[in-house]
Amino acid sequence: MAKKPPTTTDAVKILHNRYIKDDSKRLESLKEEREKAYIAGQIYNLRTQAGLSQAQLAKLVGTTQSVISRLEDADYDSHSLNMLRRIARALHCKVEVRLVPEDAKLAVHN
Amino acid sequence: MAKKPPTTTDAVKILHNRYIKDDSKRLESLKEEREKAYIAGQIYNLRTQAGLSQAQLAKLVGTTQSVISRLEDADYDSHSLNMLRRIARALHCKVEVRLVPEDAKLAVHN
DNA sequence: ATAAAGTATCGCATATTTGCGATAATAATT
DNA sequence: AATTATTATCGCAAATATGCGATACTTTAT
Repeated sequence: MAKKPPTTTDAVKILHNRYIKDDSKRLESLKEEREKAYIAGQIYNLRTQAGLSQAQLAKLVGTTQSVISRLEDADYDSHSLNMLRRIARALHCKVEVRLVPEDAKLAVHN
Repeated sequence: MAKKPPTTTDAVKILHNRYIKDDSKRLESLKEEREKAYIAGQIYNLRTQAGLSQAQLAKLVGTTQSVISRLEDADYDSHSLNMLRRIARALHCKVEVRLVPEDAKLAVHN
C-alpha cells in the first residue's frame, strides 16, 4: 500500500529514539509508521542480542542476507506473517499479533 | 510454509474453545496453530461486535466477502501485515506485532 | 417449508513478497 | 591506510497473497 519513501532510514536510529531518548513527542497520525519501525527494531534487537550477523540469521531462517536487511529496514512495511514466524523461530521467539481497539478506554483484559 | 490441513475448521469453534470452555489442555507444540487461529478469531470478534457482515466489512476494507471469509478461516496462516492493517483500520484498531522470547521466565512488561 | 441473508470454497488473473546474486556503502580490524 | 566483515540497495525470477466472480452451503426469518 504505502510506497517506500525516498529517504534511507536505519533501524538503529529508530531504536535509539525509541529506547534511549524520551519519546515525549507522539505524533498522532504516525502510529503505523512507528509500528512498522518497531517491527524492524525488534528483529534487529533480537538478532544482535543473539550475537548474529544478518548473514548468519539468514542462514538460520533459510534465506539470504539481503532479505534480512530488508526486514530490518524501518521503512519496510510489507511483511508477511510467515516470514515473521520464520524469523521468530530462528530466534526462539513467537509472533504475537493483536488487533487492539484505537479508542478503547480500557483494553479487554488480555 | 505450513500446508492447509485437510479438515475444515471455523473460527467460531475456535473462539468457543478459547473463550467459553476452559482451556486446560495446552499442547506444547501448537503455539503457532493457536496464534493463527487467534488472529482469525480476533477478526471475527471485532467484525461481529461491530455488527457487520463479511460483505459489509469487505466493502469497508475494499475487498470482497470471500476474502474476509478466508481471513477468518482458522487454518489460514498466510496473512500479510498490510491486509491486517487494512482490516484493523476499518474496525478502528491498530495492529500490534510482538516477537516475544519463547523461554522467557518473565515477559517484558508490555 | 421457502425465501433471504450470510458464509465457505473454488478457480484463476493480478499484485505483491520473497529468493538471491551482484555490488555499493559502512564499519571494524589489523 | 588497507583488508576484512558487515550491511544496504538494486534488479529480476519465482513463489505467494490478494481480487473477485461464481456457487455451494448454512443459518435466520417469514
